[in-house]
Amino acid sequence: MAELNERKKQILAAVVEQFIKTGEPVGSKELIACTGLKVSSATVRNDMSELVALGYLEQPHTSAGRVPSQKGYRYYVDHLMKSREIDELNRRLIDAGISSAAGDPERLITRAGEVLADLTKCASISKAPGGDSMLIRKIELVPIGIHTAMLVLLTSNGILKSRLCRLDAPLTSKLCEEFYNIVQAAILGKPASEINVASMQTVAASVDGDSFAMLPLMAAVCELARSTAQSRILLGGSSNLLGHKEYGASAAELLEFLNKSEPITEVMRGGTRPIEIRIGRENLYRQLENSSVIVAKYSVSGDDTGTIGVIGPTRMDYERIIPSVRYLTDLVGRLITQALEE
Amino acid sequence: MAELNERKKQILAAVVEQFIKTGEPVGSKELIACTGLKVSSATVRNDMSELVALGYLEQPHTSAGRVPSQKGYRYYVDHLMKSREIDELNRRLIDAGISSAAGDPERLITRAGEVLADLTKCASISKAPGGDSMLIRKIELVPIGIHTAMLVLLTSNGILKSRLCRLDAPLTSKLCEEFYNIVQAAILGKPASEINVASMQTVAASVDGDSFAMLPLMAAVCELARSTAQSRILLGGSSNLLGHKEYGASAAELLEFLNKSEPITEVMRGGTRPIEIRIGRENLYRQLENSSVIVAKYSVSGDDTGTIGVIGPTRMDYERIIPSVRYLTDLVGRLITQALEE
DNA sequence: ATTAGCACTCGGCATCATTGAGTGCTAATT
DNA sequence: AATTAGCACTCAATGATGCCGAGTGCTAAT
Repeated sequence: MAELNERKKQILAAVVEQFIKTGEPVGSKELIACTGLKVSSATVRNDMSELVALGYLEQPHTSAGRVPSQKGYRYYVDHLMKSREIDELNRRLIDAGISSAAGDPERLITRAGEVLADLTKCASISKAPGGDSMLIRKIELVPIGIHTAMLVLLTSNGILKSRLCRLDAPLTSKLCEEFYNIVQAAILGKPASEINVASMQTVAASVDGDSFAMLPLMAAVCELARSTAQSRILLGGSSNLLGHKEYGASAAELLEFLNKSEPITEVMRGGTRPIEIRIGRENLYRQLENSSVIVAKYSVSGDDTGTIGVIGPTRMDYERIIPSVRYLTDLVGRLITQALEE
Repeated sequence: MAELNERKKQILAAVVEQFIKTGEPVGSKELIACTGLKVSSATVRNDMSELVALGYLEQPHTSAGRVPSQKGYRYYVDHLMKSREIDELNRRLIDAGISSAAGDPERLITRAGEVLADLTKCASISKAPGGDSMLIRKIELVPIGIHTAMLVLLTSNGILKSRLCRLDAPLTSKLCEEFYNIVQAAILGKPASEINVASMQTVAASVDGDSFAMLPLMAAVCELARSTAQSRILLGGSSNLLGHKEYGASAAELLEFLNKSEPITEVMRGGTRPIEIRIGRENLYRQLENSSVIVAKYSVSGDDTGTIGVIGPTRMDYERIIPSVRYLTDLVGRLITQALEE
């Protein structure tokens, strides 16, 4: 890639920043005004012209200013952006926003998503730590009534799920005991993703007792495990996207897309990098062609990892958002690890 | 109110139904075509003219067809709408949609909202049963590690909340015992809304023991109780609203409004009627002036009540939606009652 | 009370001219 | 060779104009 000279870099950076700020194509005079460059507008025009030829800028039409292309954003993010550190204000807002939820991993993640959405005016996506390495750590069965019991499941990364379960037969202490036997044998310590009705059936059959009465409990456990394993992705602040004028009518389509869980799962599955930035068509989905995704992984004691990130218009404030995402994921990882350590 | 003659009623009903179907103002000829009325268009025009004068219809401009006014919708819903019963198809969709969640109140309510949103293409709002009469039925403390415990809280109407709690001091069995004493004395059987740090402090002080080590547990219980008491309102399918053309740019404002919890709480606080229908400006909020709200209460064993409903454009398919909401709330009420009974 | 007939209204749409921000090019300057 | 001043040119945005036609309101006849 032909290297850009210093002034061209300066101009490219200024166009990106100005466009992010105003949303209007930026012209040569405006650019001089906002940078204080000591050259004439004609010089700037020549340089911009070359930047267009090189693919870093685009012009919507001949008599308009320039707009960054996706390649331009990419170059800006990779080479021109100044701040790599979060600033004081954003750091405080994040700290204050999630402090109330520090003790409980699940609430922490929810809250992190809300805070990030508020901060960035974008949609946020957040996923609890987990994946295949997430083990079932504890299962509790608490009798409520004769025919009702409450089931609580805890995983190795602090996710807690509970539900009521209604039994056909009375909940005797014998039944409880049998249940714990099965749980002990077939579930504890196993990955949540491996729990299914079939595998439990075999264990249930090997334990003598009323396996018929056990059925609703088994089913409920499986369902809890399943819902935990696929650890739903939380979407926050999606209505923020409506405020951005670049999504006109297509906002509806985007929101619909975001509400489907399968593609979003895919979006979050990042590569190996700690923070992933995908600009416009770098995303695999057509619905995201005008959006940028910034997701970062956080890891919890051991190798369970979760993900937190934002989705917003390509014209987003990278300089502010990237450090915020990075800081937030680090913080969440630390706090959850801390909450779980013995 | 001057009574309308038979033909005028027929015309009003036809205008409402046709407008709901097409979204376009309906003219006199079109109306004859779609009703099969045996009169001329001039007659229809005269009648429509009077309906405008009486305030049941409006014309966007002189040379356009007629559109129902809010008064018109109201008259239609109160007197002209045919079906009071849900039809077979919708009933099945609802039954099938929520069957998987029947055992667990919380999941049931979530699912009910999702199903309703899908069915109606509107946003759905749903609230778990509760209110001031919701009592705390059970609290469990499960030790996880030396410094971590899992707290589970169950209310009289089947809502289950849990969270992790990190302790400063080791979790001894003595501490557990003290905790249960306090819970027994100060919490169980009390309304969730009455639990607060102050009231617990006094009890904690009266029980001898290390009240300092107890502090994080107490705080967590209070927070659980609080979050249960205000029983958050679930909003579903809000992106459905973007598909309706009547909300142009104002969709953003509406969505923002729906995501605030305070006003929505107010919206759901219905009167005494079992089903509440508020059309357009019958709603107290300016943001809902072009929307209709249909909410119904369901009651669970005893007098705890929850609410489920939809929010959509005034031009919504009342004839289909109203019976669906009514049926769904009844069903949810029955299922939760059943899940909780001894 | 209903209907046929007809003039009238007014939003929607296409057309056209105007405007002005911003460019691209050329020739002069450093 | 790089920069700059000057100027003609381009094109979206804006607003005026005219036409079209769906639909009305009114009048006179049934």
